[in-house]
Amino acid sequence: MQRDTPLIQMPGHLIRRFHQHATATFQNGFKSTGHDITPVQFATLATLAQHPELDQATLAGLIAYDRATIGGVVKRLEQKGLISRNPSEKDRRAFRLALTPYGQTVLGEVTPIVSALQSDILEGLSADEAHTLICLMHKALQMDPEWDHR
Amino acid sequence: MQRDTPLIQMPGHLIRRFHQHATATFQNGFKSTGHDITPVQFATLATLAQHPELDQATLAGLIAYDRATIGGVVKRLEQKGLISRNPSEKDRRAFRLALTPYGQTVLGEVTPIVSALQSDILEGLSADEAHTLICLMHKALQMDPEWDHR
DNA sequence: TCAAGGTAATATGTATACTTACCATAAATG
DNA sequence: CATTTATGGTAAGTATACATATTACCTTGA
Repeated sequence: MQRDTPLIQMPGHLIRRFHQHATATFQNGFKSTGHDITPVQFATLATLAQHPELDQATLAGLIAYDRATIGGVVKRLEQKGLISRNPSEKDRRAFRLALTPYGQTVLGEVTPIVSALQSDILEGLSADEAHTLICLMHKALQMDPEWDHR
Repeated sequence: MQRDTPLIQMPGHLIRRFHQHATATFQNGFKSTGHDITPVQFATLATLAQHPELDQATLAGLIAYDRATIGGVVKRLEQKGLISRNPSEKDRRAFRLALTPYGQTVLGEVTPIVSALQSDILEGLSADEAHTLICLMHKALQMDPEWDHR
């Protein structure tokens, strides 16, 4: 890579721009829906729907966040009444997280919107290209050694 | 996209993971170098090297950040003595940003490291695959309508 | 059983990243 | 020239994202 490589050709910069595009699409897509949900919050709700009674550390591992960040996300979701947070009986350090009925309702309303937005993110690509891109990202991430549960 | 699409198949989630991987690679790569530079800070320094005397808003436009974020980045770079920030004569609202001599030195030391890390980010891919991935990201970002200079 | 090490969550601090609102100044328009 | 409109920068607020340290509790081995 030469001295003058423009930023826009650097994978790191490009990936950041791509991430920025994805989150902007997500936020804009939700603007008019009346819902107030961020990408991480959706990931949390969706994961709790499939794995009820998770503790925060396991949840963090499943969606690849560090525990400190998940702590804040969980706190805000609890404040909004979307999830409940009860002390675990097995382990008194941990909390059992679960969707509230309201949280389930919201997740149900929000899921189709999120699904639709996934295609919007790759709007500029053909179906083939989108598939290729997804596969390549998967491959580049395979067994990411930089990120072992913190 | 079906109701049960796992998160890891959703472009939005995948892109976030990819971005996480890129920034982790960046940070780990710098750990032992004695330098304390973030990706945005590098982008700022590199851009100022090629376009001296920029104001913050134009800089933000060039590297696709909003003005408020750049404000903080610039402040920290100034505190570290890497850039200077002088009132513009043409426009009394604006500041002229420029690398200090120290900033030029640091940029010179840091640039080859950043360049090397760019390949590390895509380590799992062949050269062909890396090229394909970069092109597809470019295409997906083309004329991103979600992001007009804020 | 009890001391040692590991783990769940929190606390603290730093750095993004964006929104909205605001102030000062510049540019455009009548 | 006066007034509207646009723009550069900051401020305040929200939400990630991570490192590091601490506290409380669990587990395991001597």
